[in-house]
Amino acid sequence: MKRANGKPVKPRGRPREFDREAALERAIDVFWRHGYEATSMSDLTAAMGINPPSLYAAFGDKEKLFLEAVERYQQQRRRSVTKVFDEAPTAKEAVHRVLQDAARELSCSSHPRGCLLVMSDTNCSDASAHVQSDLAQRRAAMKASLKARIDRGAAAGELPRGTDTAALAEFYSTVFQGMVMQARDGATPKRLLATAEAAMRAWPRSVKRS
Amino acid sequence: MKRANGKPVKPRGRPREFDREAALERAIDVFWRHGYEATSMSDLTAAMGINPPSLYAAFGDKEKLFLEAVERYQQQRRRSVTKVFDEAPTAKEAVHRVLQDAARELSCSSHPRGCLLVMSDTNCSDASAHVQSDLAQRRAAMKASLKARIDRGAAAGELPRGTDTAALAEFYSTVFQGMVMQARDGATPKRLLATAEAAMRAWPRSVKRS
DNA sequence: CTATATCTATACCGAGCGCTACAGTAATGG
DNA sequence: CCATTACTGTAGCGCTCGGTATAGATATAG
Repeated sequence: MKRANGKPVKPRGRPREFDREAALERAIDVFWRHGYEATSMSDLTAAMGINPPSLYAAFGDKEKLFLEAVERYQQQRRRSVTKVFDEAPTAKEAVHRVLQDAARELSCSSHPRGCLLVMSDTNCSDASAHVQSDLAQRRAAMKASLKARIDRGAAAGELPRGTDTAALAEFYSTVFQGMVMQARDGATPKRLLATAEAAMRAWPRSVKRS
Repeated sequence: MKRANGKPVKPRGRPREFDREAALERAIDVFWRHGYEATSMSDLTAAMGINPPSLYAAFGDKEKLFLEAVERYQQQRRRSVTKVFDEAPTAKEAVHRVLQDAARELSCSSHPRGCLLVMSDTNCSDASAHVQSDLAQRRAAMKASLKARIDRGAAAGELPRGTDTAALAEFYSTVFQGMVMQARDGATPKRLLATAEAAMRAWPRSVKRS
C-alpha cells in the first residue's frame, strides 16, 4: 500500500496475521485442480488456512480472487516464455523450446496437471461469463505474443516468403492447448515431448526444389 | 423394452407422454454447452421440457443421464469417423479427412462449439471422479482406434520403417483436442482447417535422400 | 490512557443444488 | 368396471453454495 507520493503508508489497525502471497499460491493450486466454478469457497478457505471473512477482506470475492490468481500464475509463465523468446536465435528454435518446456511443466508432479489459463473456465454456467471472457482475452494475448515472435523470425528471413504467420501461431497454440488436455489425462513428459517433436515437423520448409 | 425371448413387452400402466430420445438430445445440447457439473437439474428439466420426477423415472439420476448422453453423442461421432477410416485409401488420407471434418463440426453453428467428450469433465469437484474416469476411458478408446487405423497403414507399407505409430496417434489426438479448445474460443472453420493442414505437414515422410 | 481500525472466529443468511414424497390423473389388463 | 401401473405437477427435503453480520481481540495513532 503506497501513497501517491510513493511513500509507504503504515496501515492503521491490527495487521493481517496470514501471508497474503502464500494464501494466493494455495488458491492458485485449488483453482488449477478444479477450475473456477467447481472450486467452492470452503475448498479455498480450507486450503488457504483462513476463515471466510479474512478471505473476503483480503481478496474481495471469489471472482476477484480467481482473477488475481490467474494474473499471478500468468506472470510466472510469461516470464519463462519471454526469456525463451528473447534468447532463442530463431523463431523455430523459440517455438521448439517453448513446447519442450511445456511438455515438462504440464506433466510436472510438483503441481497440478495442465494449465490454469487453458482449462479453468471450460465448464461454466452463464453466471461466469465475465470470467470466461477475461480468460479468453488472456489466451488471445498469448497467441498474439507467439505470432509476434514468429513475425520477428519472418522479418529476419527465416521463413519462406508468403508464410501465413497468424496460421502458424494458431497451429502451435492449438498443439499447446492439446498438450494441456493430454496432460490432464495423465500423459507422461516423454509422450508430450514426442508430440512436441512431431509438431515441429510441421514447421514450414523453404521450397528449394525450384 | 423386450423380454428375454425377444418379444416386445407392452408396458402395463399409462405410457410416457414425452419423446425419450428427443429429451435426450436436448440434454446432450445442455451438457455440451456447460459440461457435467455446471449443468443443473433445473437447466435440464427446462431444456427437456419435462418435470424432475419424469426425468428421474426415465433416466435414473443426473450421472446416468449424462453418461447416456455421452454414449449417444459418441455413437454418432464414431459412425462418421469409422466411415472415414474405412473409405480413405491410406492412413494419411484418413487422418486428413477426420481433421477436416472436425474443423467443420467443431465450429458448426447448428450445435454448441467444441466436443462433449473432450470438454465436459474438465472442471469437476472430487464428487464426479467416476464421470471423469469414464470419459477418460472413452478418450483413450478414441486414441486407440486412431492408432489402429495408422497401424493398418503402416502394415500396408505407407509409413517409413520404424515409425512410432503410437506417438503419431498421440500427436493427432493432441491436435484434435487443441482444435476443440480453439473452437470453444470462437475459432472459425477456416482457421481450424488451416490448422488441420498445418498438422498434416507433420506426417512422416520417407527418407529418400539415401 | 482512549479512540480507531482491522484483524480474528463463529454463526448464520437467502438461494440454489440434486433429488423425492405426495397427490391427482390417465391409460392399460383382466 | 375395477385394480393396477406409471404418468403428471407441486412442493419441499437436507445440503451446500457464495457471502456477511456480529462480537471479541489486538495492534496502531494520538
